[in-house]
Amino acid sequence: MNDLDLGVFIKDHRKKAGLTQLQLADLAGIGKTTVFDIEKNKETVRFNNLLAVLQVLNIKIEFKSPLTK
Amino acid sequence: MNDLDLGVFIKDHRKKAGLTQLQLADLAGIGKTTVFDIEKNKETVRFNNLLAVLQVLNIKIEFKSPLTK
DNA sequence: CATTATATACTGTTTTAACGGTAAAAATAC
DNA sequence: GTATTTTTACCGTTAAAACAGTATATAATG
Repeated sequence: MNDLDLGVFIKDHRKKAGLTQLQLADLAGIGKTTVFDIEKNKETVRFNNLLAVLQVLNIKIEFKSPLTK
Repeated sequence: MNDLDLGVFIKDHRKKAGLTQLQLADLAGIGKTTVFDIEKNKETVRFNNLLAVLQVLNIKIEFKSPLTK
């Protein structure tokens, strides 16, 4: 993927939004454990749950290939 | 997310790589059903499985927020 | 056309992520 | 310092993704 630490990235944005893990979980409609897992870079989480968290935090996801670049 | 149709995007890249769904599945180390699901935009797939497919197809994933922009 | 390859669809089983509950550790507030 | 909040960690249960197998539909090839 990237060299970006997605878990830390998300945690930072959650903090800046003034949210606790539980609040973020509720807003995203998922469990607190899943938020915790995501911030710990557990990659076996479901994609839709990750997307829900990103949406709450206003983080966009982009896909780039050498072709489209 | 985006207006990008990720399933079609992945399918296109698979075709350009000259791979069948089964070949892509084997290369990514996942089942053919999951590749099929991903190309059908089933968002409940596991993030790691999606990443495995993207890696085989040389597609990078990026996360952007209004802050980091 | 027929034949082959590929994609799509469905099914039953197995694996495991998701979840809430709880508890302990760490951070923050008083 | 203590009290409170938040985070981290573990656990048992439940729901569902992953998977291989199979079957059918579609596409490509001779």
